Parts: sequence; C-alpha cells; structure tokens
Amino acid sequence: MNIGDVSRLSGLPAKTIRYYEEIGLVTPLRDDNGYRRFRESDLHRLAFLNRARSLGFTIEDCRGLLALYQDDHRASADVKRIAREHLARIDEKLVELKAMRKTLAHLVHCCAGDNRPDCPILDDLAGARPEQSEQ
Amino acid sequence: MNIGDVSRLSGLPAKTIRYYEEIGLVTPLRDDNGYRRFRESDLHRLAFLNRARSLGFTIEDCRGLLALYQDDHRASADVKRIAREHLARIDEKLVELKAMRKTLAHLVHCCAGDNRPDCPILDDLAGARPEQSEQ
DNA sequence: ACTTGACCTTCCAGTAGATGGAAGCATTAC
DNA sequence: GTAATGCTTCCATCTACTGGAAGGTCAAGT
Repeated sequence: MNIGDVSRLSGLPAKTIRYYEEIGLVTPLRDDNGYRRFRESDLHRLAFLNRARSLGFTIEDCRGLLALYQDDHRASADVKRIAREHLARIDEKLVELKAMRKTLAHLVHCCAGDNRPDCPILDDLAGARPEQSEQ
Repeated sequence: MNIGDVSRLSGLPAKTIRYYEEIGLVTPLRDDNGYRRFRESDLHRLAFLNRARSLGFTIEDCRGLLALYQDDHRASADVKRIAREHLARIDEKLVELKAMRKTLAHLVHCCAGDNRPDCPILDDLAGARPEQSEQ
C-alpha cells in the first residue's frame, strides 16, 4: 500500500502519516522508487493512533500504548494507568473550562451589546470585579 | 517600574511580558541603560491581558479587546461579539472533552488493571468496539 | 512517443503562546 | 571590591501538525 491508500483506510492525512514516521511511530518499508510501502501492520498502527489521538491521548501516551499493544506480556494495569492519568488531565481541563464558561456567560449576559461604550466585560477585564473584591 | 515590578504586580512572568512586548501588546519606554520602563498604563494593560488570557481569550482576541478598551467611542456590541464567539469556542471544546471523558471513563472502568494482558482499552483503540459497530 | 494529471518525495516554514537557558551588562548590598 | 540580583538579547524548544514549493514517478489516453 502507498501512503494514499493508508491515508484513506486509516483516516489520517498523508502529511500526518509522514510526520508519524518522522517521530518513529510507524516505520513503513520503501520501494525502489522511494515510495513508502505500508504493510497491514502499519495500517493497524495508524488506525490505532487515529483512535487514540481522537480520544485526546498525547503522542507520548500513544507511543506507550502502542508499545503495550505490541507486548504480549503486558499488564493491563499499565494501560489502565496511562488512561487514568489522561482521564485526570481531561477532568482538570473540564473544571477549568467550566469555570471560564461560567464567568464568560455571566459577563456576556450583563453586557448590553449596543452602540454605547459602557461594558461590564471590559470592566471585569480591567480589574473592576464586583463579585470578587481585591482581598 | 522595571520588569520585575510589573511582573509582581500584574502576575505575569517577566518572560511573558517581554514576549507581549515583542508581539506588540505592550510598549514600555526604555531607560538609558536599556532597561524597560513601565508606566501605570502599561501595568494596567498587562493586568488586563492576564485576566483576559485566564478567561481563555486568544492573543488576537486580547489585541481586539485592548483596542476597544482604549477606544472611548467603542460600541459594547463589539466587545460582546468577541466574548460570545469565545464562549461558543469554549462550548465546542466542552462538548468534545465530555465525549472523550465519557468513552475513557467507560474503558477505564472496564479494564481489570491487573497483571494480565487482556485489556478492553487496547481492544477499543485497536478497532474492536462493541458499542459502536463498524458502520 | 508524448503529454497530462494524479501521486509521491524531501525540505523549509509557520502555527499558539509561551518557556528555558546561555552569555553578558547594570545595579545594589555589604 | 565583590557577590548577588536583576536586567538585556538571542536562540532553541515544546505540541502536533499543516502548508507550500520544487521536483521525481506512474498510469492513462492520444
């Protein structure tokens, strides 16, 4: 298979596949003309990567997960640890985003959004926060 | 004020303040010795930036917000539009993260996390997804 | 045989938003 | 005088790609 084929089959852009090769996540063979030649196993790795990335795992997580995937003597505990840590990161991010969302939604709600200059959003950004006195 | 002072007062690292100068978000004066000299107005801009960034506004959003902040003839509608668009981006991100969280939490829950190799997390990443048949 | 178009290659640059570190002046404290 | 901070610039690095240029390869059609 050429890169176009695995791109279609894995759902990853060819650019991304080349990048993954560059950072050692996949190692296709080469034909005499210099074209990359992908085996079934390469395709599986790429599909695995696409799925793992879509779940938000970092590239380094993916590296670890692929290694465990290949390792018949793995302990599922190692996989679970990576996933749990990732889940914790997601939860942190969710807390942060929800806090942002709450403040922003409040500010947007308070702003008249007309052609006058008075704006509670700018007031907040400038430091005048009614619901959060300066200690 | 030197950079160390505004750093303490604005809460931004000196590195970040230099970076903000580089990209034109703040323009301190210079002393004869080459040191940056910050006015009160610079400090206000930096505090504004710190707050806006902590609410997740992009640097380009901040640029627009600062311009409106300085503009006595602004329309609050313009501020509100920037904030609403940002809010929409946050909501998108929240939807995405919540979906990831749901899948991940389920997989983590299903994984025994012992010293055996069987692992539903890897099974999922490898494409064997029971609750989501292939088309 | 020649051309066209699709496909492939490498290499370089750029994205967002900083952050880390090195080398080297300036200032302040003792 | 010297040691500790503090300031400067410059360059590199991070994440995870993505875009584009310049050019080689291949298969189909005429």
